[in-house]
Amino acid sequence: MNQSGTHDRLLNAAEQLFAEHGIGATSLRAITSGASANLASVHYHFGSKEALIEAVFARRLEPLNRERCRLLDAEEAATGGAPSIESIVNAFVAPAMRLAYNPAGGGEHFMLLIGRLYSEPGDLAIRITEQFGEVFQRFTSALSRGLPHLSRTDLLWRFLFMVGSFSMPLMGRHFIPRRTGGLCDPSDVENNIKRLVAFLAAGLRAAAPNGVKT
Amino acid sequence: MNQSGTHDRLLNAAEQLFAEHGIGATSLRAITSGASANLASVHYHFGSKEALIEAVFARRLEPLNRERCRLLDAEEAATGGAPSIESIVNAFVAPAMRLAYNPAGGGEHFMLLIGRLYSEPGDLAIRITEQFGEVFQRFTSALSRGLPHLSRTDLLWRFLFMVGSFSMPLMGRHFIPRRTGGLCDPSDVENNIKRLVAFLAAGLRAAAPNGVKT
DNA sequence: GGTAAATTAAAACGTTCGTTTAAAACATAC
DNA sequence: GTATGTTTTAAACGAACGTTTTAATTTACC
Repeated sequence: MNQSGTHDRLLNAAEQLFAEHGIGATSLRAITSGASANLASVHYHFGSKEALIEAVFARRLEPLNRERCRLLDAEEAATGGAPSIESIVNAFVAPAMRLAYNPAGGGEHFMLLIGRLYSEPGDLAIRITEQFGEVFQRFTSALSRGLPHLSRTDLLWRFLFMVGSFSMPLMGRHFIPRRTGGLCDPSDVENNIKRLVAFLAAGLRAAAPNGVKT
Repeated sequence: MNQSGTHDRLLNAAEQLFAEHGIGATSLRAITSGASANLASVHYHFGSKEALIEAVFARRLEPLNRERCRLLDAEEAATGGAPSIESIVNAFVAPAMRLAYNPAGGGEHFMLLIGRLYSEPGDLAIRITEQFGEVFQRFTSALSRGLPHLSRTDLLWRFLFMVGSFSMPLMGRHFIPRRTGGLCDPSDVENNIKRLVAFLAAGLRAAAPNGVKT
């Protein structure tokens, strides 16, 4: 269940507070207070604050990456193994964008949190991002099949550029509308997916950069 | 000068430690220890930890954004006010990339820090990013002159995608080589600038996305 | 209904944090 | 060389933190 049980209430409160105030700046007292639970309940259910943090990420990342692979599978099956660049980009981008702005999926706070991941001390980021290993592998392979004019290095860089590019619609929920005078609406999910796919597909397809030896 | 005087040693130590361990996770004791200074020196020279943080950012951001505007000025002067998309992108991207990997400029730790900015509690991020106001204005204007087929909303989104896209080469110094089996080298600055410019210029120039009303 | 396990509750522990205070050391000008 | 203003030092403050312990309470099962 999602809203009964101290275990899940702790995850929900932690996710929200981590997103709002940062992981390090969120105390267990704030979490347990937000979850209407006792201070010691975190250690009873998770063992430590660190383990709670990992649980918060795992709860969202596993379904997200599964959905990405499912969409890629479907596209590959439908096209005999050669999906369009647009389809590949869409399979990578759309699940994250939809999770970020679908309250039912519970990810409205989570995506703000992803960006904070790299800012945390210790090896947390490294441990978490290892969950992306399969996704990284699958999508770079699919892209390289569709972009044979790129060296492996150029392709990997473009994949990294892609990953970075939609950190903005995911993380900028609060400052983007303000900075753009309300013209850009991060919650306009389906349109923003189309914008991203058009932008990224063109960038990925561009000729290899001149004068760059790989 | 840059390596004498407690004031600057504190800035240097803080910049490095913030980048390595995160802002919130870095104590004043670690900073003063790293700067071979007394604990109270932070409050003597800056007044508070918060003021020290702002000083760390201001020291690098002001020259960086000045250099961006200078390059854009030069391009506009050389082309009678209509620089190529590539030139505009280069003026935006290159100063940051060079700062990030030029030890002489002192920014080798700083760029790792930029990404952490958004992860900090309070309104620090908002106050700092307001320093980008002029840059934002100047570059979106220049781009819109070169991309008349885009609505203002589409153009702003693509600018935001661009900003996000090179967070990777800037922030991923540690995990990118590992994740790419050493193929991608973030310190290969000039080549990576070319890669980014080729990728971004193509993405910016792409046809407006289908079926998106603005 | 009573028993055993699972969960919640309250209180305290030791540590570390940012900040403050007041004295010592240093520099500079007359 | 003494006086004045600046910088550094050492020590302590209260507050907040993650964690642990022990007891009370609830839940599930026979």
